[in-house]
Amino acid sequence: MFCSFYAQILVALFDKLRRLGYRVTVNLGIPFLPFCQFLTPSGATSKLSLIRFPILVALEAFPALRSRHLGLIQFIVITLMFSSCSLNGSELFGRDWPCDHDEMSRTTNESDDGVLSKDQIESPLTEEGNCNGNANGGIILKKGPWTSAEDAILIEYVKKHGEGNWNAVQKHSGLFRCGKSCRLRWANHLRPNLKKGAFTQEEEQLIIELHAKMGNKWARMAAHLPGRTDNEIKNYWNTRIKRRQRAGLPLYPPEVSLQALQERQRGLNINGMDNGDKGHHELLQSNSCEIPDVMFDNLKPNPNLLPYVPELPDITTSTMLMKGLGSSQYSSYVLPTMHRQKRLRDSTALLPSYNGSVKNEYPLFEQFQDDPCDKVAQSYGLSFPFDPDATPKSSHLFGENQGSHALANGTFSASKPTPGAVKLELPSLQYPETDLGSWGTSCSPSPLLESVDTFIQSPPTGTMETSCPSPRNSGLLDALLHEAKNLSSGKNHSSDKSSNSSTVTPGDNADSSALNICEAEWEDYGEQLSPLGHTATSLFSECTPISASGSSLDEQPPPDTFTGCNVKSEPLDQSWLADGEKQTPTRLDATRPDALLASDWLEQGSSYGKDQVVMTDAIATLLGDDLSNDYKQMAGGSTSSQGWGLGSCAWNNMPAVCQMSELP
DNA sequence: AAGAGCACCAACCGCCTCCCC
DNA sequence: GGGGGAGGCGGTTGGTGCTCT
Repeated sequence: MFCSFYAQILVALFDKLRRLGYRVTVNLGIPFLPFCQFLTPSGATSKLSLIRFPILVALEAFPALRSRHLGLIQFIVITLMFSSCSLNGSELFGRDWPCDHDEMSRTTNESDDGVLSKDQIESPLTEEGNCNGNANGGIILKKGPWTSAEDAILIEYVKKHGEGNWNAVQKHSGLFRCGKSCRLRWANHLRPNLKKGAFTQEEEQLIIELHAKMGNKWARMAAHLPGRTDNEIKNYWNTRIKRRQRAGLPLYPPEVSLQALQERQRGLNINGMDNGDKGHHELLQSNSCEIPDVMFDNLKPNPNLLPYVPELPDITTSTMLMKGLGSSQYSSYVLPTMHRQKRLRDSTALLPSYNGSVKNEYPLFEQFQDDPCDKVAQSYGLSFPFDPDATPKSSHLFGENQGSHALANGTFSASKPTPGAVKLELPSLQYPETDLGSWGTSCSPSPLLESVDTFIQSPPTGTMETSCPSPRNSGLLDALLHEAKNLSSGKNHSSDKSSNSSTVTPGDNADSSALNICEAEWEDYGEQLSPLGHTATSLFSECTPISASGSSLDEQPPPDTFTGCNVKSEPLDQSWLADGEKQTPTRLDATRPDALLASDWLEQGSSYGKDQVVMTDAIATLLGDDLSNDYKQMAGGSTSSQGWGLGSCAWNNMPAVCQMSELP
């Protein structure tokens, strides 16, 4: 599939080059190698033939191949822009050049980095342009993780222009990101008043209460949590849901449930408007959000889980559901928790998606399937007549799954919550608060962005581990274990008794952790952030190919150069190497694309024979299954008869990859 | 040691609302 | 009034690292 895509790109590119007088020799056996075969019109030494262009293209084609995201044209263009080639993009691509060259040069000089050269090359590029399509006249916008250099650009832009008008960021800053992506990045990670780190116990308690009142109104909840983002809260909640459901616990502590019910009742008494800013829609949310806490056993009140149900005799499960209370919010208690594996498994069917995943994973919430089912059904034009007796309906809708199916899948036992599966929360790896004000006043040396990134992705844990074993375990979630145990024991001993709710220890006010200490430490780290303090080295280090796993370089360990190149060392997948090559640190890593292009390998034809097998296997691996066989055949059969093998004279002309470090 | 499963997080996508013309 | 752009929001997905078996 991607071969044809490559072919189209190559044909277009080569056509351009030919028109410019370049001689291009194509070897379709290796899609990215043809770029290394350019000869200038003069036959030798135009600036284009000074290698950077082809070598970079070839080099960066590897990760592109691996990722199967082929923004090849663009990173060719960008590579040209940043490689001091006299042949600029306009010569190749005319007015369709994605960005003004002068402006790009200015951006490059200002930030002294290879933001675009690397970012665009390294990461997958969209084929469609911006977030929702190509709305920028053919400009291919980048997706994927943000780099620190991009962050710096965005911060600079916001400093100058303020928030808003996000679509202009790309136009004025050279950042190839859509406005939405910029806004999201700023809102969730870059704005100065963000509070990073684990939620405090108070915050967790507040989230629970807010969710009981608002439902999945993350943004509104975030408004009550200064420094927290809706995304953060949403992720937290979804995690919490999974954890509690896994533990067989209600979503809310009983007192929160009671409070929400009481508030809702008050709201109902006030013309259905409980708060000034809450209208009809809000009221529905308020209703719906309490439902998950109302846990029934076969649609009967479970006194263990819902001690307050008798207070709402008028709100039965069926009526609540059939009245469409919280059509969206309601279902979202279940939907977000549908696990990915289940999603995939069930994605092919309409209703079965609920039958399988929800039923199996969240048996305690099966009474709520009516609503999601309705939602889905409605969305597909289905409807169900009102049935005051929800049980038959539920059985009808899900009956084939409620019993045998769920058990048959063997993934969950509805009758047996698994408190043993409760796990304490892991430390959050969120990076510390970014404070614009602190950047300029930091007393500590500004770390390289690279190191900042490393820290961001993998913050130092030594201190954290000693003083804060579980930063996010702030008592609320600690109590899960106790709740689960209590609940489990309570069910074991008196599952059918109308026992009091005290057996379900709320626990949300239980013992706290050293979270606050941890937060202070995080903030200390935050003082070191200096997004504008990047250096050419740090930024260039981002201009290296990604690992075979496709992970961001930001997440790589500290730079470990080899042979003087600004190339980070990456975990070596020794499966790519022949046995004899393993555990030989002095050798180049043949699995790395840059190593494949390294001078010692490419300039010395004599070494080719010995390493041919290794090289061939490595490239075949890089090419993937689609091409590996073809490539192996080609490589194996062409070395002696053709000049396009890895040891060909064309490759001999290639410079060392290390020349990348000479990029401006 | 290796792989599967899982948790967590960042980011994307699609839909919606608001606002301007 | 309505069309379109910008931004907001909620749901979803992909990647990575950890844990368990």
